[in-house]
Amino acid sequence: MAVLENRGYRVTAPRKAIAKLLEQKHEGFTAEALSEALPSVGRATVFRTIKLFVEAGVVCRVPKMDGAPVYSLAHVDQRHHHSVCVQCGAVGEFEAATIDRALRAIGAEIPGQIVDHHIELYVTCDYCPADGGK
Amino acid sequence: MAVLENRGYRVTAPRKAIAKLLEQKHEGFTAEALSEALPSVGRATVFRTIKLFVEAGVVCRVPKMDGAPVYSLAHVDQRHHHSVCVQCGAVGEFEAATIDRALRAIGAEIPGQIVDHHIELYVTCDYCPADGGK
DNA sequence: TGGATAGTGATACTAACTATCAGTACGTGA
DNA sequence: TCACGTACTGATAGTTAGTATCACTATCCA
Repeated sequence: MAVLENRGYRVTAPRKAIAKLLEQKHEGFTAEALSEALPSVGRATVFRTIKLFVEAGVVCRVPKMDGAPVYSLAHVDQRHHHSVCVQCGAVGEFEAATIDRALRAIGAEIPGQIVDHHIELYVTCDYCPADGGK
Repeated sequence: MAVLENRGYRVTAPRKAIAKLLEQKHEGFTAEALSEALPSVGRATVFRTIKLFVEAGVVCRVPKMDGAPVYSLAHVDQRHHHSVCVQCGAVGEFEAATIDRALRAIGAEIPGQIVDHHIELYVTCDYCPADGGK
């Protein structure tokens, strides 16, 4: 919430409601799910607010294996990557100096200048059976 | 084309037309662009055929920085990653043993089992001015 | 060549957004 | 504490990327 104030955005009822829900929900969620959970908030406002939070860096957009997006609260401030459970959809965060080093090394090998990168790991998390419950 | 035959798929006129266009177009393309370039082929068929090629491993789906998908012919057979020029959209491929090693190391650190991963580098390629043409 | 069936195009539908716009509410300045 | 500009909102319609359905057609094998 403070993030909004710092950036000169207004702190409004819909934004507070969405932020509150995000704090409770420590897992990946879709915009649609949020919208359903908050029938009093317009769909457009949900999308606008998520976008605002993503820009502010408090929420991350994480593509699932099929490309469908889920959103996840950012618990660490720094640059980090995501792991997504292919079964339950739970989103985890991790920082990895080794990957960052590897990327810098690759930057020297490929043509052009790296300006950004996306890394997602697809996992079967500890709470899901590794075989998909078969 | 041989890939289709090997998998028991039929070699049809629309598939040949799409494959031919892909071979000419060595850069990232959207499904929509392909569909426009081939007005004689139905939109649904374009999407179906791209999906088929992706499953066969001859075409890769690469998300741009904003998540919008572009497709790219796979020129190397092995597991590889992609770089996408944020200006012209050109898609490059690279293999990187260092990243794979880093990922294996991370697999031991994070909870769960890694089943797959996606890595995209966003670059300004050698043919684009680094400052965005300003 | 004939026939089973894979593949096709048209169309309608879905998911995930974005744009528009009139109306509301927030916060500042007086 | 009121007025007023503008940020924000909800409803609605539109867009983009893709999937589902279904009657029709083209492939390929016998």
